[in-house]
Amino acid sequence: MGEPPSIELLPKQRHLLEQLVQAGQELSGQDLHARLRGTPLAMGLATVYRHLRQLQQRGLVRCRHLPSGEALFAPTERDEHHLTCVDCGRTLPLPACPMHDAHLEVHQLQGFSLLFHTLEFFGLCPDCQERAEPFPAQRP
Amino acid sequence: MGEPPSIELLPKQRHLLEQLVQAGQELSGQDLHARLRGTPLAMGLATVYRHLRQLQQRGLVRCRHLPSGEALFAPTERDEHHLTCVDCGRTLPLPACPMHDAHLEVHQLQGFSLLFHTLEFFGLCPDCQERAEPFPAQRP
DNA sequence: GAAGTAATGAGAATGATACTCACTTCTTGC
DNA sequence: GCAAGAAGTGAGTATCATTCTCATTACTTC
Repeated sequence: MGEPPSIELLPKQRHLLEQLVQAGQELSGQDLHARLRGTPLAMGLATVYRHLRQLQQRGLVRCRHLPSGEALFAPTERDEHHLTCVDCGRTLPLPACPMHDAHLEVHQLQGFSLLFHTLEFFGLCPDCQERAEPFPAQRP
Repeated sequence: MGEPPSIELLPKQRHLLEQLVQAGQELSGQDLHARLRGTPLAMGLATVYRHLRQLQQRGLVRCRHLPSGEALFAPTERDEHHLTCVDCGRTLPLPACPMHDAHLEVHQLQGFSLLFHTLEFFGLCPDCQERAEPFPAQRP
């Protein structure tokens, strides 16, 4: 006992996870790679992605995709979700997870063991609403 | 009155939306493009993506990304979400949306006008759990 | 310390999506 | 009708994040 909860993690995996925790914000694979350059625990891009996938498979990291296609990673311990503008792509963290107590019922799980969830809301940010309103059907 | 709710849609946009509704399942951009080939309303890949983006910006279509990176589109009128295996990628529709009555509060919206949400659960499917258990830390 | 196994990274391959731009089709005023 | 401008379209190309390949290095274990 006394062991950290991160059982069986390779040093580089642990380091990636720590980076994500310390960053306090979501990071892309490229971000992480860049952030580590020059440090003693720098690693190749292939390794970054390899380990991010593995961390995800262990339920330690969650990832979401921006409309731009970029994937952002965050530790699952941070139960944070987002509100994203479908027009300009601006994204805001939600102050609380509305799913915090809405759990899946057993019959819905169909044998799956749950690791994490992603919940994203999409809409128009105030700026884009304003830009859109004068021309209701104009902007493509 | 009596108008269909799809105001201001181009014929091809309307057709894409109808395809998604009729398909009864999520389709990728490539799927839609392939499905339309040879029909009178066939369209280029660029047009498919252009219109999918526009439909999304109007809140008529939602998209989610599989771990493989593939983007799948569905009409927002179908409030269906999924359970996905982080290992094999198998994905199952949830019989009901657990968010159905959990709404965002006004102060959380920060001026955004909501269009739709995506909610995805990730875990291990029964098969992958079974494969994983005999070797707790073996499988990368 | 030799043999096998796991981890790693550089660079190439992949593949989905976005962009470009010339062409076509639709509108609208005359 | 019809000319001029605007909007829509698609083939091909560009982009770019991610994954793959494979030769190299580090670690285990006996």
